[in-house]
Amino acid sequence: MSLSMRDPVIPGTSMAYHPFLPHRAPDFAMSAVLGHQPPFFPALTLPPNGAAALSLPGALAKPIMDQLVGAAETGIPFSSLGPQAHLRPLKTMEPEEDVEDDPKVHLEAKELWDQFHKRGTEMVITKSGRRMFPPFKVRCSGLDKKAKYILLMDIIAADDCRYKFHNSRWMVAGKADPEMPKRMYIHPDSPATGEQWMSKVVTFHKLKLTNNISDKHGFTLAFPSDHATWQGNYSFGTQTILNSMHKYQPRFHIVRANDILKLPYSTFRTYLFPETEFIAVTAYQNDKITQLKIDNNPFAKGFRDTGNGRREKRKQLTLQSMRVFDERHKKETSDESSSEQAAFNCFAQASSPAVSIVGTSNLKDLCPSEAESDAEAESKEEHGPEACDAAKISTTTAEEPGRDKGSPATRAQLFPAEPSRARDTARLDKASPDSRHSPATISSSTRVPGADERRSPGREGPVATKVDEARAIPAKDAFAPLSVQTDATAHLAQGPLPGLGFAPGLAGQQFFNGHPLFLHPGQFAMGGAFSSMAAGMGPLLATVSGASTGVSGLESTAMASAAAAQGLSGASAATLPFHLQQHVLASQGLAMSPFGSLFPYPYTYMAAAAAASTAAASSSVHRHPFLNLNSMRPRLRYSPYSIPVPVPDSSSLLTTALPSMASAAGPLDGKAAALAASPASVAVDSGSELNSRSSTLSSGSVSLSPKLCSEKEAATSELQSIQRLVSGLEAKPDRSCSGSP
DNA sequence: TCTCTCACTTC
DNA sequence: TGAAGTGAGAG
Repeated sequence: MSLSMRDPVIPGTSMAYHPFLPHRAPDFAMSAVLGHQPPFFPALTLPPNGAAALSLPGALAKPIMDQLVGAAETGIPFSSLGPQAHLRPLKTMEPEEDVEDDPKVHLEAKELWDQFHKRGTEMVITKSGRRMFPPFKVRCSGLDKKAKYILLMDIIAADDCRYKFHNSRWMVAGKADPEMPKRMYIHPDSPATGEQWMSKVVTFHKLKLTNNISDKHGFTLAFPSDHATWQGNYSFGTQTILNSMHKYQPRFHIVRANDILKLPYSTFRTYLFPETEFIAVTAYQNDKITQLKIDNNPFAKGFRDTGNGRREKRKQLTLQSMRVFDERHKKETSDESSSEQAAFNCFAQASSPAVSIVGTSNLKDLCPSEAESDAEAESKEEHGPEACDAAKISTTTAEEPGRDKGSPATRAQLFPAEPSRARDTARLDKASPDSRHSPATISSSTRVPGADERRSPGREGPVATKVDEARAIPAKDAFAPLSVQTDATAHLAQGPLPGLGFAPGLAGQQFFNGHPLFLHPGQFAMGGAFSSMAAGMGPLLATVSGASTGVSGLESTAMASAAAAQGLSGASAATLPFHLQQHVLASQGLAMSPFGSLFPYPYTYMAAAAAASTAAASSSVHRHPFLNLNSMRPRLRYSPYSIPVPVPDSSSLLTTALPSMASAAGPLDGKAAALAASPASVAVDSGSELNSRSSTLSSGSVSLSPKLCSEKEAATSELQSIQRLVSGLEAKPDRSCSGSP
């Protein structure tokens, strides 16, 4: 059976597709209703003893199996593993309960997402990884309280285009670049019971976005093309690799499964929230997004206009300097109106230390002393236009209104129904979130055996509008059947390696019975839930990447690129001693679920994980004037990182058992959250002023005229001093020069 | 465009 | 106290 993501999702219906297959987001209006709907075809179920499978090469498998089985059979803490971790044989896994559920998902911080969506949908990605902003958080309901679920998130290409920010708006700039290796992020608390999930806001704020194709924060599992379920390859990790200037769509998945190992064979319920679509960038293109983040992200507080951060100070210095220049300019213009050349005038303006200006009513305001208080400076800034040329210089502010138009338009193509709900319904979202968010719900199950999946020829992944095609095309990343590689020794000696345990029972299970398993070395970091899988498949994982984990053993060469990694996985893969693997896992900040995962209780080695803290407790919204251009919306308060929610006992369990894990949970964030509103303040778009001012600089104008030189030597000296105080302002005098002859 | 460093922030 | 998350700005 073949289903296409492009098929419209009709309320009351659902679609089935393989969540791990490369494909793009559907390009249809997201009008699907929330909730679970029977998939078009039932989830693929495994024979009792797992007939599907993967197998390890005999020589390699034996030692691994012996170790794992041994650990599993003992049933006691595997001391060599270091932390008190228990391994639970797969054979003890209880079949998934046949429970009834009707999952519904509500996107949290929707107001913020709506604003984000309206302002340009840019999301920064960096080599080292950047958190998503706004944070992706959801609240689930309708789950069976006792059944266990695994919650995941991934990000897929929204279309097959590359974008560019031109004329204050995003425009298609060609065909998309080759798709990056796809990764699935498993919520650290998985698997957990429905009750536990519903008791808190499920947050994915620890997921990072990167453009580093050789990122090590994950591992990839490659399956033979004829594998019944896992066609193509997919990786898991804490960082998702994206292409800059490309549009993406986050997806949220709910899988009812009591063990990560069952994930590949379970039914996925997928939810899409159109407003979370974004364009990955390495640097902000649209300052509206920048401002939105500055105003809402605690970590960017230093850049708020109301703060005492560098931004504020720098802006003040800049303004002061600019004012001085303006004065100079005016003065010089007046003095030289008779005979000096424009270039000289310019220089004179810039260099003249004399502040006194003739005929300038706002001169006083324009020439604040350096000792001027911040308050004063701010006050003056508020009067930007009269204080200086800010208004006329700044193009950013003037264009703000227009910018809004671009983004919505773009969105409309994919989600025509979206535009209408953003603003006016903002406040209502909390009241009746589910109905209003109307995320597309897609129930999926693993693909049936034999289904031929192919990828788009043009790119690794499928084309946006044609999921079927995408799936039909052979994966660019071909895997050679194989195997697990072992290089373990080296890694072992070099330090903590991700904890990978083999689920003891796994030996006889599906993963090891027949099909080759390909792994990408070096990519390893998983969420707790995933640790379970890692535990079960760890040994099969090619290698543990060391970079981020401090493991030097891994050769970067083997992981230079995803492709390389795949190709070399066999050679570089290493089998790690179980205990070391776990250490690695822990060191990478992976949380292990206390709920039914392989590790029933706190894993004390989670150094990195423990370090991770919950997101900021609270965040106040500072509305910048230009952000309110359309605003019919009342001032809203956002708490992107923390949403106050009742904290059920179950959440405390999380907290107690696994601090690091708990940190990722919404409830915890909520506890700390204090929706404090920051006082409204007048924001000044100083940045735009500076930018515009510097845009027309002419280096040549700096040359000093012999004639003027003698007269303004002192002035020049002083000016230079000022300039030195204002970083990046050196060229601006020139600009004023050329700009106003 | 991208990468890196910086000062600043939260926790 | 320090790790980690920020945008700005230089290159």
